[in-house]
Amino acid sequence: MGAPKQKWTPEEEAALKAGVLKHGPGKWRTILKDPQFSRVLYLRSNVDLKDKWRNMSVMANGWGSRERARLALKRTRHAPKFGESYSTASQSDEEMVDARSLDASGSSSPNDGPKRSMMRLDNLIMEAINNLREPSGSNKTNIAAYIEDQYWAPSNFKRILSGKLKRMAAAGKLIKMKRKYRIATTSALFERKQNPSTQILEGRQRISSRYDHDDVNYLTKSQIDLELAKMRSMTPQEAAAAAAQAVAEAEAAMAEAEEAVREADAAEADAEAAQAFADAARKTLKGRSTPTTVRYISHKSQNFVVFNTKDGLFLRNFAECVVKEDKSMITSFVMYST
DNA sequence: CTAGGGGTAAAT
DNA sequence: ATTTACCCCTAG
Repeated sequence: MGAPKQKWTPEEEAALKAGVLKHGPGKWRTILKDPQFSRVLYLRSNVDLKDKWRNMSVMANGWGSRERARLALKRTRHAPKFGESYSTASQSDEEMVDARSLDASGSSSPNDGPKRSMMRLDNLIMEAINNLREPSGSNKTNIAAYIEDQYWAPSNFKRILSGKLKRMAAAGKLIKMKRKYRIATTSALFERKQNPSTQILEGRQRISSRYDHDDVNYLTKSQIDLELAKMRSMTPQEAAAAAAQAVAEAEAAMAEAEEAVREADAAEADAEAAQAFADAARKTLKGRSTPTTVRYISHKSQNFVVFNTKDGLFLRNFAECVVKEDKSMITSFVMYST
């Protein structure tokens, strides 16, 4: 029965994401008619968009409504024990919220989950802000409400959330303005598959959680040296071009819809963003003896800053004004546009 | 038109 | 054999 099955391309997914970011979920027809997206999505129907969004949401947040229903029907298998947490064959990634919270018996000892749950919280916060879709950002109460509604709420959740929000804002992952948080458009890349055996290096080698858009990507020492050598031998234009290329590839690969964000309301957010960035950058660059180069590049109307430090390459998406505000730490300033 | 239920080819 | 992810159907 004739459905050839046409898989969604990353471009289409990105367009859909951007469309939802722009018009909100549920406005499938609107998104489809938007000339900005219709060029990519002209093969798809509004229903296709809706279905695809459902699928992507399921992936993003663990269970969509559909999975919930299925799960309810499925849980006759292998006699679930009393208060057992079903760890479905879910791949070990984050997504899954630590189970066994509302255990009727145990209670009283809220032993904090180790690092793992903190990493997950990052993603949950991002998801919350994303799905709440409040144009000017979401405040802590709403974020907490979302997470509590979708998942479970540990007793000390509010406190943890507060700390985490603060940290993420300081790191530039979130932009805080007037008690509201927005997702910063920052990308850190140059990812590389790293050989586990090469990880045994100095003592202070930190491996960041994963490739999940974290601010910093730690590379092994040899890889850093290699990249630095490469950067040094390049002309500034070449280096910037290489960085821009990396940005483009990563963007496509991750299908991140980051373009739409800034169109919303730039001015005030940028000022806030500048502050967060400056703080983070100052912290990052403090006390480095090795020469640090910072390059500013522009790629497809988006602006990026590349830090080249002994700890690796930092790539951050940022508004032009930021760099102008804080020139002090820039040793090499290159404008490049593609 | 959208949300959600459901079917099923393709992937694992 | 089970899971995933497109596609279709239809009530509201």
